[in-house]
Amino acid sequence: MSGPRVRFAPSPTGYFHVGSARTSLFNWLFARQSGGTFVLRIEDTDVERNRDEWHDGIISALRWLGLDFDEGPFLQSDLLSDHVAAANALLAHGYLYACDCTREAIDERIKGNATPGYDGYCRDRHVARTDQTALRFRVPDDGTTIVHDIIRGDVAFPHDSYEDFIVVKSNGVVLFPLANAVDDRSMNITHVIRGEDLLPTTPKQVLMWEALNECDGVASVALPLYAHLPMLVNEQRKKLSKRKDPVAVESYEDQGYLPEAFVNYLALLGWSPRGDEEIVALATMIEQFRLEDVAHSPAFFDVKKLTHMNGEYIRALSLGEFVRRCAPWVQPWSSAWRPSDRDAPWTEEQFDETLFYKVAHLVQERVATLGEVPSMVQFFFVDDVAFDDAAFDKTVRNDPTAPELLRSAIRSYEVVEWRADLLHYATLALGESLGLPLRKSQAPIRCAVTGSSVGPPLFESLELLGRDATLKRLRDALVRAGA
RNA sequence: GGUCCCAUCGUCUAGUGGCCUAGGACAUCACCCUCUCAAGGUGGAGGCACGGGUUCGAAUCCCGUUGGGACUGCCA
Repeated sequence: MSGPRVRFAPSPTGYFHVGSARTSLFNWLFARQSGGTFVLRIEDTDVERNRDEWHDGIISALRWLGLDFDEGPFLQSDLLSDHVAAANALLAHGYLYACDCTREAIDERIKGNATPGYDGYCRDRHVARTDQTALRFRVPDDGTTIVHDIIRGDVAFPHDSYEDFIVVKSNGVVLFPLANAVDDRSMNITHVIRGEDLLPTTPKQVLMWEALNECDGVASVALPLYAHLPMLVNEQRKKLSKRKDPVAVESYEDQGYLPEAFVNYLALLGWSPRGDEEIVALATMIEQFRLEDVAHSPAFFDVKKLTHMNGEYIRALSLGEFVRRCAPWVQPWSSAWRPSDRDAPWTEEQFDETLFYKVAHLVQERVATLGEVPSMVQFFFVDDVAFDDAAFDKTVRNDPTAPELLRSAIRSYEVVEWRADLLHYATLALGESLGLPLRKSQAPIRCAVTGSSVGPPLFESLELLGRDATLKRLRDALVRAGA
């Protein structure tokens, strides 16, 4: 027999959510470590909220994360006839009944009731099924359903806390609780790994699964084991919201987070590798991952830690690989994918690939995301440097020693041999003649040349920029400062 | 309101009755390094929600309290 079968079943109702990424990762990790099968099933039955781009987004996000699926993508909408058949069988066996109550009528009736929710009004009215009636599941009055959860253990839900819920809308659409169970059942899913928010609906699905087994007679399918992952929350400890929280995986790709760093960070949310090292290879995660080790409590998605980890991954890249990975940001015209709404601050003609390769090591250890690279090296490629006005005011315009310093730098740089170490000594010397430590004397020069008071090491940068460009910028800065 | 879940530094976690004077990571602070910014190094501060049990012994087991969260739709 083959191993476990798990599925990731997102609905295409928005950008790919970091919670979905974590869920799919844990499914994938479990499948890979157990030699099982990872199925992708897109639950697109809510036609009003579906968009093709969301569907494509799921596929491309999974590809970016490196989570390959073994079967699918199946579209739940293609499985519609199964759902209808299951609903009809359930209806025929008395598990379902038609209900013609409107929401308003129900609300009116239950007003003042101790327990909100549907009151079972149509249970025994034998309403004929029409296009005005929904189909409700007859929840047993007594007893409990036990959900066997690998992470949390057995959880008991009393039946009387559930109303007779709708499984088929009046327009014939089979709703998530049933459709999802029918598909898991027909796909022989053995382990349902999903978010904890679905734990309360699990008893409904167990009840329907068992009812379906009853309808099928001999073709009984074993219930899956469940594993409800702890919620990902924001700083308010609320479930991550699409509206208020930065949850789109695409935006992290956009900002220049590396997929391997992103996956590594995601794995740490509710799980941890053995030992003290948190940066672990995918192979290690696959080897060590156990569902029973997953934490029970919600985890805050901490972008700061993600960013730090991303920086570590960037620094661990070989120089060549780093340069390659930078391409979408520094050479958007040459890559198939480019960060959305973002162009490089230079043109294709201005960009010098060889020069970028030479400066790359200077920025590699200074960025935490690839998206930070362009602004850090822009002064190498553009003619009109983007100035940080506050920095310019502070280090040049409002510094009384700056004009003299820049003038002597120009005199010195006109003749010095153009090498980083010699530029270093020359600058040190001209600063000392004005009684300034290098820390102070490099500041106006840096700002004049790069436009900023922070950036890669100055003298290596000057060497790569070249004498002519450097001198021009120093002179321009004097003009700009009105000196 | 009802049902269910959860509870270790600010955050993510290690810890499964004695190795805990509670370990690591992010963040934070100080110092070192240093041409800026980073990176790196060293060190510091910071936690078992509370109360009862059980036990020779509890962060760890049980009960309660408090606090947080999820769900409670003709959404998924």
